[in-house]
Amino acid sequence: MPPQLLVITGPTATGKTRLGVEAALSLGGEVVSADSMQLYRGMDIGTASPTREEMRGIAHHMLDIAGPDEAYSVSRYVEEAGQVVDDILARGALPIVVGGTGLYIDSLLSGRSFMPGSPELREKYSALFDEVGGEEMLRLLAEFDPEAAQRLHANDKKRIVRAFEVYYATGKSITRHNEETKLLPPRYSSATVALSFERREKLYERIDRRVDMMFAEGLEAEVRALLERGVSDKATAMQAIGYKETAAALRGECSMAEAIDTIKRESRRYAKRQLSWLSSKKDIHWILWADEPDYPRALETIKNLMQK
RNA sequence: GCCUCUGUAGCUCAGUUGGUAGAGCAGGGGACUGAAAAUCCCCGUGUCGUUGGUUCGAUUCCGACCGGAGGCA
Repeated sequence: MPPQLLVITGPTATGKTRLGVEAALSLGGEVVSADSMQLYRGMDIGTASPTREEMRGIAHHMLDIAGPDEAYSVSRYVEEAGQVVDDILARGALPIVVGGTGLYIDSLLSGRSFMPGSPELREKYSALFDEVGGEEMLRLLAEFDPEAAQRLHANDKKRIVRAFEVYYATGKSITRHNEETKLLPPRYSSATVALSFERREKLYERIDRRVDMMFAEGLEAEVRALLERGVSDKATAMQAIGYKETAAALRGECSMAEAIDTIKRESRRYAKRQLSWLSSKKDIHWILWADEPDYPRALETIKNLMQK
């Protein structure tokens, strides 16, 4: 049985978008984006969203589906993208998941369920964290979830607060929930290719060039438009690399040249984190470019993978 | 040409009253389960410019040479 879907992932600026379209054209597929920032409307240049020309007539899903002020999340992604994938399969086409947000991809494929959250509780325990500090929070956490208290670092506020939120919202510890959800069978069978470069410097050069290109294409105006529409700089969308730094420069906190350097550096670090995430995953077929992407070659390996 | 300052980690610089050295940034590694382009953790050996000399021992002191900066002519 060939896998139900194809996944194309890898760090930023490695040619995922283009390869996704090539694969869709040759295998009869539709693209399902797995990118936590491209899904916001009004953020195209800085997220390197595919343009109409780049799509070449291939259907693309999960792009421009949320307002920049909305707080999107993995759980919503799994729900909505899962629906999209099921529709594509029902049409007899191949869903091609393309993107660099590892958590979204893993969660979609595994059909993971997420514990409901509560903004009020999150607010409450976040305030408590600020008041008593991380060490004390871990001590309190140990009373109802000793494993999580053991696992988490005192500075990891986000995860500590979430552990409290889940427990007080549902009565079940997040550790227990995670254990249970791990036992669920995968929702889809898949073949995964990950793109990168043989040499790290090559990747970094590409990233630097791409950032310069984004500014040449009008990233500054794009960010200004978002701010003029009143998008809060606390919005999730405004935490995207390229946007938060440009917004800071527009506010006069630094020069635009400094912002550009920071964006390049943050993009490099982001790519490194993506690599780190992927390197721990099993069953990934790596395609490493020596210099420039070689799409025909990559297509061949994809076709082979899809036949098994 | 002469004088002064300077040459230490990829970069900017500390430092060793002579016992082969340490910060920031860059960089590297890892984690990750309703914010994930987010969040968090860990990591500093480098011919101390080259070459002679003094010394038990020199990156540290002295000389010469080679870079760099400034000054006088």
